This record gives sequence, C-alpha cells and structure tokens, in this order.
Amino acid sequence: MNIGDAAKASGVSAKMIRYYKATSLIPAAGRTGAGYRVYTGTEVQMLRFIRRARDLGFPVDKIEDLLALWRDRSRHSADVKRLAQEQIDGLERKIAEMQAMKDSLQHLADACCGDHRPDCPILNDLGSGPVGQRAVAR
Amino acid sequence: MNIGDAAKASGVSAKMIRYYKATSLIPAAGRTGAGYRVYTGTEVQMLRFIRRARDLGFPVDKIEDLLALWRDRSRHSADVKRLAQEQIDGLERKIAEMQAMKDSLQHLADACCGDHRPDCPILNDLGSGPVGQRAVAR
DNA sequence: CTTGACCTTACCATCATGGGAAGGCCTATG
DNA sequence: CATAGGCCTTCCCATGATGGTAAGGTCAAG
Repeated sequence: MNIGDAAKASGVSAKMIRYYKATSLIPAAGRTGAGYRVYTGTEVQMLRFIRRARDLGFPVDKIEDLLALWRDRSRHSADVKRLAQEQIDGLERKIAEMQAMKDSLQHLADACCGDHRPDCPILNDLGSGPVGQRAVAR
Repeated sequence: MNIGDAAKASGVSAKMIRYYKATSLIPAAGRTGAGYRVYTGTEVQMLRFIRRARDLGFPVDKIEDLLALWRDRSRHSADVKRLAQEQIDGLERKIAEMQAMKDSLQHLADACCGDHRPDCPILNDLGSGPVGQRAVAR
C-alpha cells in the first residue's frame, strides 16, 4: 500500500503521515526498492487512531501518550481516563473563554443600531479607556 | 514615551507593538536621536483598541478593518456591526465544534471505569474502524 | 565611570497543516 | 517501445500570534 492509499484509508493526508513519521509519532514505514513508503493494515489502523484522536482535539503530544497506552496491554484504564479528562477540561476552558468573548460581543452588537449612521457602541467600547467590564455595559 | 511604557499603558507587549508595526497594522512610531521608538497618547489609544479587539477574539486582519472604521468619521455603523456579527458567528462555530468534541469525549470517559484494569472504551473507540458516530455509542 | 535597566535588530520556535517545485517511478495506452 | 499522466520522493516556504534569546547600543542614577 502506497502513502496515497494509506491516506485515503486512514483519513490522514500523505503530508501529515510523513510529518508524523518525521516527529516520531509513528515508526518509519517500509520502503520499496524505488524508495516508495509501504503501509500495512496495522499502520493504517494506527493512523486512523491518530485521526480520531485529532478529531477529538487531542494535541499530537497527548496522542503519543494515548498510542503508548493503546499498545500497552497491561495499561491501567485510569491513565487513559485521566488523559481524556484533561482534554475535556481543556476543551471546557477554551469553550468558556470563547463563550465569554461571544457574550461580550453580542451585547455590544445588540446595542449597535447597524444603520447608515456612524455612531457605534462597538467602536466606542473598543476605543475607550483601560480594560474592564464595559463590554457588558453596566 | 518609550515602547516599554507604551506596552504597560496599552496592555500590548513591546514585542507585539513592533510586530504590529512590521505588519503595517499600525503606522511607524517616531524615533529619538538614539533610535528609540516614541509613543504618544494617541498611539497608546490605538494599541489599547487593538488589545481589546484581540481580547474579543478578532484576528489581526479584521482589526485592520475595525481600525479603518474607527478612524472613518463617516462610517456606517452597519459595517461595524457586520464585522462583529461575523466574529460572533465564527466564535459560535468554534464553540459548537469544541462542544461536540467534548460531548463525544465525555461520553467515552463516562463509559471508562478508570481503574487498574486495561479494558478501556476510549481506546476501543479510537482504535476501531472508520470514522462515524461510534463516539456517542448508539 | 560603572551598573543596571532599558532599548535596538535579527533570528529561532511554537503547532499542525498545506502549497509548491524539481525530479524520479510506474502503468496504461498508442 | 515510447510517452503521458498520475503517482511518489525530498526540500523549502507559509500560516498566526506570540514568546525567547543573543549581541550590542543608550540612558540615568549613584
């Protein structure tokens, strides 16, 4: 199986497969006489694992840990769960952060009449004094 | 006012002030005879504008548009509101995306007993067949 | 005049991904 | 057999916003 087929089968682009190898996330694949990389079902399975973990937002260095646990038949599921929980917590933090941005901005946008006139609470807020809770216009 | 003071007064690091100048987001500041950058109140105000817009998640190229509107006394507030709405929509998309990740992961973590045994639904899911909705285990 | 705090430029790193160029390989078709 | 086009290879560059560091110049206080 060439890299293009492995890419299609795993959902990981050929570019990224080479990158994961370069960064030691995955081991080196075999090569044909002409230097083409050759992938087996096992390797495609690993790539799919990586792809799914990326889809859940795991950064590559955490995926390294996940792969190690995956391979370790005497792992403790607690270790896996801990990694998952850390990822959940990280996602939650980012969600909360973005939600706060969105709420502030929504509040400002609601106050902006959005017509031909130049008067605009959004710009007024951005252009006003030091940072504070003016975004929620108390 | 030197760059360090402008940084403190605006909340934008000296590093980023230079970067914003290099990428033409802000105009070149004056220089002392020795080559030190000099900032005025007006410039600090612009930096604070940028800082606040960044805190709302606006990417730098949108801030360029916001600054142009800010300077344009005959702007239409509709244009500002539109930029804000686009940013709100973008935030919402990202929030939804991360929320979906979090939900999938939470579901998997809930199914993992998290003890000393190796059996783990999280790894089972990551290591299983092609992508689908298995993460929500229907 | 020295010391320490500031400034300058220039370069490198992040993180995961894509783009492109230059050149080699393989296969199907004429 | 020759050629076309679709793969593959490596190498380099770009993203976006930010931080770090290093080598060197400046300034103010003691």
